[in-house]
Amino acid sequence: MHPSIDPRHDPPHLESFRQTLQAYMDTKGLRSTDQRRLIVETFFRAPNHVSIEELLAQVRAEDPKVGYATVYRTLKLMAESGIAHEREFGDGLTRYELADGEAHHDHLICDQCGRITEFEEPEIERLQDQVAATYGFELRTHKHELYGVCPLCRAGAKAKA
Amino acid sequence: MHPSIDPRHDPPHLESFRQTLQAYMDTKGLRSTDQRRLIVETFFRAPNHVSIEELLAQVRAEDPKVGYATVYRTLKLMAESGIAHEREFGDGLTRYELADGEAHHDHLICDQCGRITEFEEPEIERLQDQVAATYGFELRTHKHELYGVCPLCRAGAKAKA
DNA sequence: CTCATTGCAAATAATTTGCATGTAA
DNA sequence: TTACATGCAAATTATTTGCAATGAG
Repeated sequence: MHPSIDPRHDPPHLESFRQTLQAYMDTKGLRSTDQRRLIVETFFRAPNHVSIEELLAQVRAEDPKVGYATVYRTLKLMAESGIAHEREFGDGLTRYELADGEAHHDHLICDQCGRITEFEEPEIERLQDQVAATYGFELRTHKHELYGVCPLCRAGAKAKA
Repeated sequence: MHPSIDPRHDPPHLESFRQTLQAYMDTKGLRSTDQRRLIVETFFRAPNHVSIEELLAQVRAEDPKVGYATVYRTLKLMAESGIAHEREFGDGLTRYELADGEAHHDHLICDQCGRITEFEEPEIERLQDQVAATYGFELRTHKHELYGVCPLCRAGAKAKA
């Protein structure tokens, strides 16, 4: 792994995420429940880019009675509060990832195993701004995904050949 | 409009698209029907990035008996043959656009009116290749979408303010 | 004639919502 | 005590598919 290009930053400050979420819930008059706490903490521990089903499975390991809709609604809540982002890669599932603060990253997705890798390329971001400006667009968000075959799958394919 | 950045190329050579599609159908033993011809020609005349529903409406102006599934299947067929591409922007609808030959473009999408504008930026493509190489990915396709507010909607908003 | 195609309706798949019951504050 | 939250089941939405009837080659 090339260290200067690895997009991972400082480990996420979970405490500040908890606070942000709590603050959001306070202003909206929302309540802290066992289920919400369990779902949020499980999300914090889960691999990034979990789907609703995947997270539900992990949550049920702890409390089998939790329903799909509760996980669904709690993830939406985390997204609204800003501590998580909804992502949709090619497979028709909505996935969630922990917010990244200021830093923005995009994704490489393996067509074969589905592995998702994050990357950052400030120069691309700059060119995007330039393109938007050229067309008179006020740029709000963007989605940049690179699809292909990851190193592991390439190695696997080579082994078979 | 800045002419050197306008992504539009020569007008599409419909005849060559017709031939490519026909060749594909020949090799697969598929048949040419009234519906398919009507759908294909209507697609050629439709604005780019039509949804299935939109195209169906236009097709039914000519022949009201055509079914949704036939349009659906014909668009898939065009995509398989390589003369059209499936696209999925944020609104949950699959849209189709006429293939572009060698040239590749990406999209600016207006959050407000849904207008889709195409752009090309070779330097971004180059950087993408570089990112993929850095991570050892074999790059196959990509999706790059810029979301924001188009010039027309910005003007409208300003007028109201 | 034969097998692909069509249109309708039913099946999918992932979310999203309504509602009776439960529960935080 | 009063809304909000939960879990279940039903509704939605956009496809995708099965099938009997039709039609191209």
